[in-house]
Amino acid sequence: MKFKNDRPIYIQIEKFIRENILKGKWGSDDRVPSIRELAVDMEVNPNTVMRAYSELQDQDIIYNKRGIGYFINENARKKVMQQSKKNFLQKQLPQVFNQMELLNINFNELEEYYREYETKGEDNETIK
Amino acid sequence: MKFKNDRPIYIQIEKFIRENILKGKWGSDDRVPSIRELAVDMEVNPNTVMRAYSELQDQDIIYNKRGIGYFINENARKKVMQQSKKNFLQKQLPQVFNQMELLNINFNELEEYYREYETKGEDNETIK
Amino acid sequence: MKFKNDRPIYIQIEKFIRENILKGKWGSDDRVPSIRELAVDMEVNPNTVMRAYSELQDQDIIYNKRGIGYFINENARKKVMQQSKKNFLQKQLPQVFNQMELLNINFNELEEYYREYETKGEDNETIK
Amino acid sequence: MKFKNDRPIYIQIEKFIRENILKGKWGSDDRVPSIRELAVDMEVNPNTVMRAYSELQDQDIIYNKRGIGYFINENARKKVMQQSKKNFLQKQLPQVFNQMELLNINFNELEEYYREYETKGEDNETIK
DNA sequence: GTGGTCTAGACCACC
DNA sequence: GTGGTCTAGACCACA
Repeated sequence: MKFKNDRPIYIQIEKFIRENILKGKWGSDDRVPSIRELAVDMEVNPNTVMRAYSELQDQDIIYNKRGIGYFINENARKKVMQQSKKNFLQKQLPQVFNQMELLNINFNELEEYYREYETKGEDNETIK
Repeated sequence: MKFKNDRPIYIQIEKFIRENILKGKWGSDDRVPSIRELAVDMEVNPNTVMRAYSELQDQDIIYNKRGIGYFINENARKKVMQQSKKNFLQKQLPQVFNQMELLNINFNELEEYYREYETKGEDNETIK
Repeated sequence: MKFKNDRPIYIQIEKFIRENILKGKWGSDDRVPSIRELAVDMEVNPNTVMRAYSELQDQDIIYNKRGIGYFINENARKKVMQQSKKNFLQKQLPQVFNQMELLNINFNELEEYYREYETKGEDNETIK
Repeated sequence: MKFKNDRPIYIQIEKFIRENILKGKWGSDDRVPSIRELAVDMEVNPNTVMRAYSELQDQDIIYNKRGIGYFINENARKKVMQQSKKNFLQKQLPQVFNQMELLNINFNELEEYYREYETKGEDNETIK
């Protein structure tokens, strides 16, 4: 896995897990990859994966069965959805709209960009 | 001034300067606050303001007259505008659109949020 | 059975056995549940129950008849009583008294809490 | 500093900080020792201190000023007091009373133990 | 000077 | 096999 340099790796791993939950790849009580496994897979140190998992556990997204592994919590999807949506509406969007004001971009232009993005993305969607 | 903890303070100061240029508060050859002044104002270490100014100077946004102060460069607004727009289109927007996919938010909803933001913001605009 | 996550499961199983001996539920030469039985009952791995039993056997609290099962040792109750009392007086109590100091709780308050606990517990006792 | 073997060192460091707050050694906005400093002092790895501080920060007991250090949060004492008291009343005490039942220890005996502890501790108190 | 992230690797407890 | 803790040490960003 390729990581970006602007944010800590463990945050990006967290995000990776969250996105897989959102996408429905892992459901309630499904087991997530073991720390070592994921560490090898992503070519990072187990400690780094561990840190990501710990944070997710603190937020009740995943839970641990001693000696067995980590599992998706019952309400994980709902919770992640709420968190993400809240962040999107209260942080991300206002910033974007504010930036639009500063850059004199109106909503019609935004729509153009959206349509452009939409068509570019189509290939991927059908593959999935 | 209150800074967020997730990004370096000097970056947030840079952003503050950039936004004031975009808003037209400071035009060509206008003097920006002195390092000391701004440091006191924002309750940060002068070194931190210094760093922000240095970066802006490196990008030809502001220039320095020794012993006098820092001033807005001639093409500053144009330059900031370009940089911001590029960042907006290539970084910010794609992330937002991507997040919309994950959260199952379509463009109509986005428009609703925009209208909401628009009306809420009106008060501020008249004050300015 | 629900286990707490802060201590090993096998320790909690040990404690469960010890408490039943103290309560008089199991007397000398009584048979304790088989490893399999208890494992199913508590939804844990048989190895884990095994470990608890081994420890108890090492301490001469229970003994094993091969192919038949585990049984309470003759002096088990006396022994458990001694161990528990020692632990209570030398570990648990000093910690509590120390904590009382930090929290500015005096002995009178402690008595109140005790009376409260006493009355609350009455219901259970009659049921048993 | 001497650590016990039954609990993780970082937990014991956390407890150390908490107790110093309770004792009034550090008040609001006081600076706590730097990570490196405390690490040397306690003869542990900086990472271990770091972990303790991170947890305390997550619980809003301490906060961080970038590049400067960690400081006691405004309501830290109140918060720590509440947490400790809650833990004492809801976890520690019930266990003790329960154990007293099992061991056939009545409240009068408890008082004896308390008086004993009280007199033993007097020396230390006058020294402090 | 401060904290933050990460690696490599060890050792342990638990299941 | 699993996770959890800890060390030693490096490197970086920040004030």
